[in-house]
Parts: sequence; C-alpha cells; structure tokens
Amino acid sequence: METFNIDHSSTTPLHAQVEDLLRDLIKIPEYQEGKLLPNEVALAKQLGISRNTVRQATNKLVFERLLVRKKGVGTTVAKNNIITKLDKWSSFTHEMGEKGVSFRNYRIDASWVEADKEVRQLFHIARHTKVLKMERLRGVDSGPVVLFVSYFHPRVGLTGNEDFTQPLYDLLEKQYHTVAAVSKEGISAILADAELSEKLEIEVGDPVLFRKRVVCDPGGRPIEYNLGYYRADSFTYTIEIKRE
Amino acid sequence: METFNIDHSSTTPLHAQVEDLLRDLIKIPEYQEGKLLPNEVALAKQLGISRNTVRQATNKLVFERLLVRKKGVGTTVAKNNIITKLDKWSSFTHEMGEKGVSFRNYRIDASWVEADKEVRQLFHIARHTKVLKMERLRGVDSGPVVLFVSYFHPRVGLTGNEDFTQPLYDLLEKQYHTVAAVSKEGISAILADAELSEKLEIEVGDPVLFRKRVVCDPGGRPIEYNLGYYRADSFTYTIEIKRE
DNA sequence: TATGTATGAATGTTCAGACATATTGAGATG
DNA sequence: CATCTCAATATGTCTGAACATTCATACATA
Repeated sequence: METFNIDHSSTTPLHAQVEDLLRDLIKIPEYQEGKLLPNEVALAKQLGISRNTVRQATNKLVFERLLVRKKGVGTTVAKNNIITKLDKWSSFTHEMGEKGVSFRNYRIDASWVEADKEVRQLFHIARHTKVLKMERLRGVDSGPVVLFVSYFHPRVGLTGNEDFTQPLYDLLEKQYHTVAAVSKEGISAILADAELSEKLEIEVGDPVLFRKRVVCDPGGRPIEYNLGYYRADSFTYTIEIKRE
Repeated sequence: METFNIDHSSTTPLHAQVEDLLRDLIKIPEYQEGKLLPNEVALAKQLGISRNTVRQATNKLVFERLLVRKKGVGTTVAKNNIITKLDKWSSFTHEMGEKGVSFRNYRIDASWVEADKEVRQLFHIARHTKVLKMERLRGVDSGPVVLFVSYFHPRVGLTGNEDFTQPLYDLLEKQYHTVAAVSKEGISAILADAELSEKLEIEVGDPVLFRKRVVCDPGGRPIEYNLGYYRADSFTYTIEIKRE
C-alpha cells in the first residue's frame, strides 16, 4: 500500500497537493494498465481531507482527459495516455539524447505577430489576432540541423517570456496544463532559399526536409502549428507507426 | 436586469443548466466587452441554488478558457474568445487531398535479385540469397508522382506473379496470411539523379522526398523493405497520429 | 503629493454530510 | 440453466456554511 501525505500547514492549497500526488500516481505502470485508482472516499479519509477537495483535484485531471471516471465503478487513467503518444512523434529528440548527441538550441526568438491566413484558419481565430511566434534553431556542435517555427494558439496562454530551453511539451503540461495529444503532420521536400541556407548553414538549392505539424490537445483543439526545416544531409526523420 | 430560471424538477443537473445559461450569457456583447458577470453569491441566490453549484458550472467554462475569474474582482469573458466551437478535427489542408483514390500504376516490374548488403542486414539473410524486388511507378493523369521500390522477405512466399494491382497489404493478408503490423520509417529529402529524373519526369536536381520503410509482422519479423521517392512538387506525405 | 491603511466585495479554499444514480456481482427464484 | 432481485460500492449532485485571500477604492497620514 502506498503512503501519501498532505501538508496541511503548507501555503499550497490542498487540492493542488492532491493534484500533484495524482499526477505522480498515474505514472505508475499498474494504473497505466487500467487499475482503479484509490476511490475518492478512501483517499479523502487517508489524506485526512474532505472528499470534495479530492474531487476538486480529480476534476482537473478529468478535464484534461488524463483520468476517466465511471459512476459505480471507479476512476482510471485514460487509456492511450499521452506519454506513449508523445514518444511516437518526439522520438527524434529522444533518439538524439540516447545516442549521446547533445542537441542544443542555437537561437530562440519569440515575438507576437499577426496571424496569417493559414494560421488563422487552423486556429479558427479572427483577422488581426496576434499569436506568439517562436523560432528555434537547433543543432549539434558541428552546426545547426533544424529550424523550427512555431505558432501558438492564444488560448494556451503563453506570454513569450517563458524558459524555452526546457522541453516544450513539459513546459506546456506543467505550467499551462495544456496536454499535447494529437499531431497531424505533412512532410515534404523543398530546396533551401536564401534565408534557410543562411540559417542552416547550407547552400542555396540544397535539399531540405520540410515538415508541418499541428499539435492538438486531447479535445482536438489546436495548440501549436509547427514548421520544421531539416537539413537533409544530417537528419532523417524517423517514425514508427503501429497498425490496429 | 435579466431574469434567469432553473428547473429544479428537471433531470438535467442544475450545474448543467447553469452552464447552458452562462454559455448564452457570454454571447451578449456587454459581457464580450469585459463587463463583469453576475457574481457567484448573487447568482446562486437569484437562482435559488447553492454557490458551489454555480461554481461547478463556471469551473467548466473557466477550464475551457471561455471565462476568466479574478479573485477580489469578478468573472469576465476571456478575450480572444472562441465562440465558434471547434469541431472534431481542424481543417488541415490536405495538399495531397484525396489524390490517392485516382492514383494509378504506371508500370510494375517484379524480378528476383540478389539482396544487397542493406537488405541482407535488415532481413537477416545470407549472402547470395535472392529476394523479390518490385518497382511500382504510380501517379495521376498528369504524370507520375512516386516511385516505390520494394523488397520482400523470402519467408512471405511471394512468387512475383501475383496481381499487384490490388492493395498490397490486402494481398499479403488474404493470400499469404502475413499481417503487416508495424512499420518503421525514415524520411529524408534528396535531389533527383538521372534515373529518378527520368522516371518521375522531373529535372535533375529537383527536390525529392525519400522515404524508407520497414514493414514487420506482429512478431516484429520484417516482411517488406520499401523505398519511396516522391516528387516534392506534387506530393506531401501526411501522417496523422491520434488517440484511440 | 505620496504613501500607508481600513473596508467592502469578490473569488478561493475547505469542510461534513445527504441523497441520487450507475455498475457489478452474489444470491434467490423460476 | 437463465433470469430477476438486491445489496455493496463507487461516482454524481447538491447543500450551507465558514474562513482566507486578493483587489479596488476611499480615506487618513506624512
């Protein structure tokens, strides 16, 4: 039996403490595989708090679609949890990390710009709406490898002053409680123009792998529109798709 | 002063009724422009329900970022409000469209060749082993779009005389009881060489989207090694990764 | 003028409990 | 054996209350 505890004297609200506790709890494989979480009444009793406070915490996770409550049965972790999904399309960073290659940011620019037509249609926002645009040039010691251009939906609440050196989806999840769940991608090949050739340190006309990606939350609402320009000579985009 | 009412005898929960009420309320221009919504205590009293029930409703809208609550001030409609509820999936412009339907084979060649080193390593087979190689040039009316080069593992049992005009994976599943379960892909961008430029009817040096794919059965054993060369001007490779 | 201070108003947090409703499984009934 | 009933269990809904925290404002003070 796990033992939890709650600090009644802390300034952080009890429900926030429970929320953190649950976020840790649902990482445990047992729960990932469908085991029922401790029921509300028992958990409240064990923690020495009210059931309402427990519900306040679980409510949030249910809203985020991390948990699923079933009347008369109990609460479980939503299947097809985000962690596995993220691995699929962020496998790139992971692979680089596992190979011992240190991938780092060369430059990060964040600014507020008026959304162009493509972004507006994607985000379903009005003309002249400003969105946060972020450019990240990333690469290894020997040089840049990829230029990311991201547009974030205003709903997310990013200001542009965040610490973007940490993994982006961690930032979104922890600070903004925005979970990236679905991504739709389009991949194509283009030739480097003047701007790309300068930023990626290649010649004009060199092949560039161009990838568009729309990242949405579990509710299908768009979070980010991401454009990636990869140096084709130093990068291969890998994907693993499981059917079924 | 607006008059609201709540049906205590209805089967729809009170908080749901309040939620609907609020959703209507926030469409009113006054509130859109920042006017404070009726405060919780007053609203609860007016509706004859508990403040907690009102909060239960507002909580949901706050989570959806339709409302913003400010301690000590009140509750307002979130600016950059998204009234048009986003439907299930955003309309990401498939540049590829449904071209796949009118796709047809230009030419199919099947022949038995000695596996080269890359194929041997992938299939774990001995030197001088023969494998079935298949080349398919596919495209639309206006011209070819993609050149597929496939190598099939001898274990599958293909002879080379099959009807390759039907969908490949149907053929494998129905006639050879081989199920394609996992595919690993690597995508890159290259420039067209002489051979590619002739087959795809483009110029030497034009960008080509190059995709390697290893298709395996559920046991992880390789079935097919597939190389795809896509004309980048007429094709975008789209991937959708979703939950469920 | 500038700064501190009290006050009212609003949301934030938390409690303890009552009753409703869906699910599941065990046991009774045919 | 099949089916109905019932009880245990878990979440769903709702109440009324108390106190904390934050904000804006008006007022008093230096």
